[in-house]
Amino acid sequence: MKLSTRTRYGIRALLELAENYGKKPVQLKIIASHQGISVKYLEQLMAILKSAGIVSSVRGSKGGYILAKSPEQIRLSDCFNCLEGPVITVECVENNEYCPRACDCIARSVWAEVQKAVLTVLESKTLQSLLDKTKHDKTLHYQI
Amino acid sequence: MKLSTRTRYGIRALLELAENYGKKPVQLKIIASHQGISVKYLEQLMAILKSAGIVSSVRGSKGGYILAKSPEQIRLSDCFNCLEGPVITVECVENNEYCPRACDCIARSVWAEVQKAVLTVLESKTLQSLLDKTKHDKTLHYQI
DNA sequence: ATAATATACTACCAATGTAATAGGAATACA
DNA sequence: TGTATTCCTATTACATTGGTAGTATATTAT
Repeated sequence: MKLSTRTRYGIRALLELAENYGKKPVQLKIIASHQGISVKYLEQLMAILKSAGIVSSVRGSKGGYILAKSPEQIRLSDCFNCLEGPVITVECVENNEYCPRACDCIARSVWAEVQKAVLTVLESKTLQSLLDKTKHDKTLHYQI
Repeated sequence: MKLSTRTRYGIRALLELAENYGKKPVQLKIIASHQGISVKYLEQLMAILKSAGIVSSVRGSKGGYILAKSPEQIRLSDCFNCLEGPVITVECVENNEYCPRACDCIARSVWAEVQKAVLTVLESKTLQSLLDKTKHDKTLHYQI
């Protein structure tokens, strides 16, 4: 259970867009240089985020990407969901194979509980709340 | 973030062994027939669990598998860890690429929080506590 | 108009992981 | 000795990941 680069790069790209929310579109070459990955690969990630309605794009010269909603409105769970896929799918429900001890249901209840724990964390955070945390941490750091 | 069959089958096999703890070894053909998967594939899962010290085996005729410890001593986090692998690894720490806004650290703190939430659920459960839950649920069901 | 810039779209590729299947060797019991 | 069972090692098919590459299309600047 390990995060794909899609999710890690994607979230970090979104944080950069969040920092520039309300300003001019941010170009992928900027983000790509900050993160040390290729523009081409970022394009694919942004295509995913765009079709999910999280970002929108401006084509042509001076174009780039912007958040489609304000950073307060974008929950991490939404980003995670479209980049990494749905949080843990338990398919053991579908197949009605014989299980004499109902161990299926018990195991399934555990996975459901894990899934909920993950979603609770991700749903409690927005891009804005992460930015605020950054600022707060920086302030703390300067004080020390 | 979806569970592999390794983990799902493995946990269910372990629950069967837990039910038979203190009795005779359980043969893979029994478990395999209950779960509708091949003995050969189960062998591989059990090899993983054996090298992790969770089960032990009895070779030859009338042999089979037993838990290496009592069901109270086997936490789900241990089983998950060796079947599915470590819960979420965040590698963004290793590469010290330039990140002007420290977004790495913020993103990383989220993944760390998610990881802890998952581990908290899995560490709180043992094979025995799952069995107890089964029994309790069955009782409830019979009462209704 | 034309050149430059940027996203959009499509295809392709190598490496890895998943979910098995298969064959035979070793061991224990009867 | 024969049978049952785990043990060990390959092999396979398939999907996913993490990219690279080329071209088309839209927008701005000159």
